[in-house]
Amino acid sequence: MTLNDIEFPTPSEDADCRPVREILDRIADKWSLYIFVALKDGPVRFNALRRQIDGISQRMLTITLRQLERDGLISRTHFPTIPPRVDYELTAVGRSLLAPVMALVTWADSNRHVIEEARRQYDH
Amino acid sequence: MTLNDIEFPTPSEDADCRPVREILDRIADKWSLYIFVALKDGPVRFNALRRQIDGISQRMLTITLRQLERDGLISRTHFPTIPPRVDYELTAVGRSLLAPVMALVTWADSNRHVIEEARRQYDH
DNA sequence: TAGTGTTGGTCACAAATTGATACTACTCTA
DNA sequence: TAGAGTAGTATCAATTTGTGACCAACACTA
Repeated sequence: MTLNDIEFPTPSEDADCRPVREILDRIADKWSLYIFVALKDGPVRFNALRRQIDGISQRMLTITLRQLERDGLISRTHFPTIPPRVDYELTAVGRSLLAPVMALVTWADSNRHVIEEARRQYDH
Repeated sequence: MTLNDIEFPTPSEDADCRPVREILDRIADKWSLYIFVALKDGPVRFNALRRQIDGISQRMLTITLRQLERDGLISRTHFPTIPPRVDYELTAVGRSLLAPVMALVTWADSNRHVIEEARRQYDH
């Protein structure tokens, strides 16, 4: 059996894929993946996330966190202290997404040299 | 052991993550995922891809295909016929990415009802 | 006691990315 | 001979994202 013969589970092909697209578009946007990785070990505060995710703006962090909260993937806990404290944490559903997400991250990590070499060849 | 205790392989934490970010940004952009899914069963022609991936513009399809080709994830075969024919196909490296990608798609498919319900609750 | 820093945001505007439309040159079909 | 299909590119509009200012309420420092 070669690589070509591997069959992947096809998620109910007939089901209209609009909702699946909507979900994938949320996960596979510019920042969601990194928020997931940043939250994998437990709750993290807003500004800690901002420091951890290099290059994200406060605006996009707020927007992306709100969307993930709306999807029920993360939870937001507000402590009314001074200065305020807001913790973000993966929900049970969010944690179940962690396995595929980390698989992607791990793939990227183990294949970066191959990809860098391919780019050099292409640009040459 | 609760869900919180599950440990995910942490891809060499010390390695600088810029190259990994570059790769993830390519995979997790607006269209790459869908191109991967569209190519999972074998070579597909340019316009067939365009018809299969709902909403993609010719411009973005061209651009995204070129980037994936540059990364060595897909190959481009041009048949100098009239009318021209161009086949796109996953490379061996590209196929190795299919497993994590399909895991993500499958997750999205099996969790869409949960997410839709979460959205209703949030918007309420 | 005035200045600086921290918290988690929001707002308006600028910059970057993506989309829409038109165009190419050629062939096949009705 | 008009219309559609092939795989694109070029130009401009629309959408998305980034930038910097601002907020209030307090702690710490000089």
